[in-house]
Amino acid sequence: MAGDALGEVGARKDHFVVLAALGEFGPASQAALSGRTRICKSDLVAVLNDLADGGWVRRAPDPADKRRNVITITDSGERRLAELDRVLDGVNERIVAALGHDERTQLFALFARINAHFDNPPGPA
Amino acid sequence: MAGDALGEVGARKDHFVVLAALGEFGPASQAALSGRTRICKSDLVAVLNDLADGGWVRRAPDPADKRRNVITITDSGERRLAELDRVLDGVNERIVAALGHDERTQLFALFARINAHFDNPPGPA
DNA sequence: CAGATATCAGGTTGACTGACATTC
DNA sequence: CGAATGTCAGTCCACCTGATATCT
Repeated sequence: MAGDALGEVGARKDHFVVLAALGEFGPASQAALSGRTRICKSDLVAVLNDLADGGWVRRAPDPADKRRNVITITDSGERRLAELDRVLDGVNERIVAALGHDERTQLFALFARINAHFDNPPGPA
Repeated sequence: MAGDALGEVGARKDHFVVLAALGEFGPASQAALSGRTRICKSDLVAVLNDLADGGWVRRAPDPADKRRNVITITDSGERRLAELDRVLDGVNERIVAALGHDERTQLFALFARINAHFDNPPGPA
């Protein structure tokens, strides 16, 4: 569903995830990005190839550590991120279309509770 | 997530779907099963091979129409279905573990509203 | 004949694993 | 040396498509 909508503008889920991580936390090595996004480093290579081809990120060797690349979001990438954000907002709107404002608030609050329970380990074991 | 839990007992998502459809609606041809489960007929062949190998369904030629097979769930299949049901209940429990009884009821009610809005076409277009 | 049925072969995507050369 | 980094190759599942032989 969300994947389809992103596909219509030539993007994939991981493109959004990576751009969002770069927008929020700033430049990073591929290994750091892999940790932040939970995209495995092998797949990240292909995603960054796509994003670099589109001009949405810059991949530069790290002068301080020749093993690393430094990935930076470009201005064009910021605009792309905003575009994908709009697309996903549209999908979200279609999903919760049946619900009123208060119900949407309820739903997201329940999701937040569930999510926190997974991020935190109060006892999912 | 649910797929992982089923995988641990050697099952796949479609195994459960097919067994559940047979348990609820009774024996059916493969074409009918394909319609009920929304599993395309090509994939259904492989799924039924698995289920027949496990002794969970019986595949018998339909005497009334030689093109058809009649798929029937076996006693062993009923037990397998109950097992997979327990596995999925466990997954569900882990997901909503953060929520109390009333909140779970709320959540499922909201899901039902959203779902009905997609089954019905009051205006998803 | 047209249409339905079951089967087989293939193709695509997303998520993962392992091997590898380079650098620290 | 061991460890980390980025790259490449290949596996597996879910989902989909098309071709084909058989039968109504």
